Amino acid sequence: MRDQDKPEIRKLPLFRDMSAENFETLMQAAYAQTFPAQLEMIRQGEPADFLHIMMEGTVELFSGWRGRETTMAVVRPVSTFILAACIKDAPYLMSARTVEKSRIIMIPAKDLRATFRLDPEFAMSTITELANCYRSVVRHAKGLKLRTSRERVAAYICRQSRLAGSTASFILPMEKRLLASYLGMTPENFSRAVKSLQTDGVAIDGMRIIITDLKALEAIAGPDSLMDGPDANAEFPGADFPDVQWSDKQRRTS
Amino acid sequence: MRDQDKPEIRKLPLFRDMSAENFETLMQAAYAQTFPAQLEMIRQGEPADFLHIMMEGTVELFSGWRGRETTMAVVRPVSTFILAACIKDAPYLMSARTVEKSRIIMIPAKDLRATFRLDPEFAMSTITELANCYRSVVRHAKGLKLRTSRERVAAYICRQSRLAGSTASFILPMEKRLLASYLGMTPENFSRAVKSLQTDGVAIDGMRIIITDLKALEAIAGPDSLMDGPDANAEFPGADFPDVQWSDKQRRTS
DNA sequence: CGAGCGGTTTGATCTGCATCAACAAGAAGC
DNA sequence: GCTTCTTGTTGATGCAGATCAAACCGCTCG
Repeated sequence: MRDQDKPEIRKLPLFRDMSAENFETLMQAAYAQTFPAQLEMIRQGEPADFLHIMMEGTVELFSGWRGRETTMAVVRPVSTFILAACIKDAPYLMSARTVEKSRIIMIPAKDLRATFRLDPEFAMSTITELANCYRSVVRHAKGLKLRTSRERVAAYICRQSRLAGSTASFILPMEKRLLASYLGMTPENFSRAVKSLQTDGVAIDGMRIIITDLKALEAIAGPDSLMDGPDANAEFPGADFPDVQWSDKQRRTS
Repeated sequence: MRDQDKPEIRKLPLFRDMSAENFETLMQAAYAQTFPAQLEMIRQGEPADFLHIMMEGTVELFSGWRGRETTMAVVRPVSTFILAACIKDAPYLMSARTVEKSRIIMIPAKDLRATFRLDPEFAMSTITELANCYRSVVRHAKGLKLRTSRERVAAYICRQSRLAGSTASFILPMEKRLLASYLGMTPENFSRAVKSLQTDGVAIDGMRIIITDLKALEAIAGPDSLMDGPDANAEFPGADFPDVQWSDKQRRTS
């Protein structure tokens, strides 16, 4: 584990507030590992022994069942993953594989669990982190149940543009097939969805998305802070979408 | 708030381990409320001011967007809901309405947040609770992405039968239209799915489900501890499903 | 440089599920 | 009691999105 890693990790909300001493102890137990691309480093169902911290590279979290599989998330530096499984000392619900060569720091789950018993600040950070994770999955599930695939693509483009600083143009952060699977559709359908959005303010050139008419796109996407985040909070005041109220006759969906 | 409520609440994993003193303080701040049926008590997007504890009745958690809506969960006594929003001091991601007349105890989110700063045991319980919630939604999302609606119905029946003590027959715990929406399909489609399962070991009589051939049903449902729970843990050893390995050619799904 | 290969796109077709409509069966209200 | 409303079921039809197939990239690698 490199010296410059520590300050990076220390900046994460999860580790920011704990005591310097406990942080050091945790880092003592940790070690770094570099994985080549396309390596399945975590297999769902196995016991969760380590909290993983992405330092460099890209990792896909996915799940399989009966020969089908779907990507649940794509993780980028610097962030942690599979916190919940470590806490519960339970089997991983998702598998993980590297998309590209990745450097990852692993903290033994045992030390993790010992530490938030010792350090109340770390316990607090863990609570906040888990609440964020939970809300993030709820949003994802809402999107799957309430939006059509075209709407999900439109909403994704709105969201990414916003994350990139509300720019009209940005580069897709991952392969389209991963994105398609994450959004709950086939690559073919994703491709068609993007193409069909060209009449609604989206242009595409390879991996670059250009929003030509934000109003038109938002009319499709119906961006909603309760599905597309981010959470309104003290840290990012005003970084929120409007919570539109709809009064038309409600009907149950999908 | 009734006297006999306290011991009931105290039994919940979330409140079980905190100090008696802090528990009392928290209960001082709480108050009970009774809602009639079909009352929308929480509207998504509003600030989360109270942790809710179901004492009697049934509550549906649902989400709406653009006039569509879908049920995310159905809550029964004795349990808590919308913990994450309270912690984050963020808007509710879901609405809640009573399905029947319900008695609910409400704890101010402010007191809640103050308490797990005071009580390390309560912080630990909160961590565990949130990890459970998170894993539960991940399971739900996996089911939506990996299974067809017929498979979801089959898996639901397996799961309920297991929860009822692995009995061959049980009563559906909620209206079929709620169940359908929770499982991500229309009532019509749910009805047809159940009917189509009659050739695979399921009989239905009104609200009663009878499993006539468990093996056949499981062949459809493919029950999997990573989707259908419960978590393997020290409390319920061996209460787990087999984690079947599939080696056929994997393909990306929906 | 050309061959091979995985990712992407496009087209044709199929199908699972939603939608629409009609009706039956309870449950609630007058 | 009868009416009215809600839920559940069944049938007919339509459509979103999956599947299958082929062509077209933009790679890497010999």
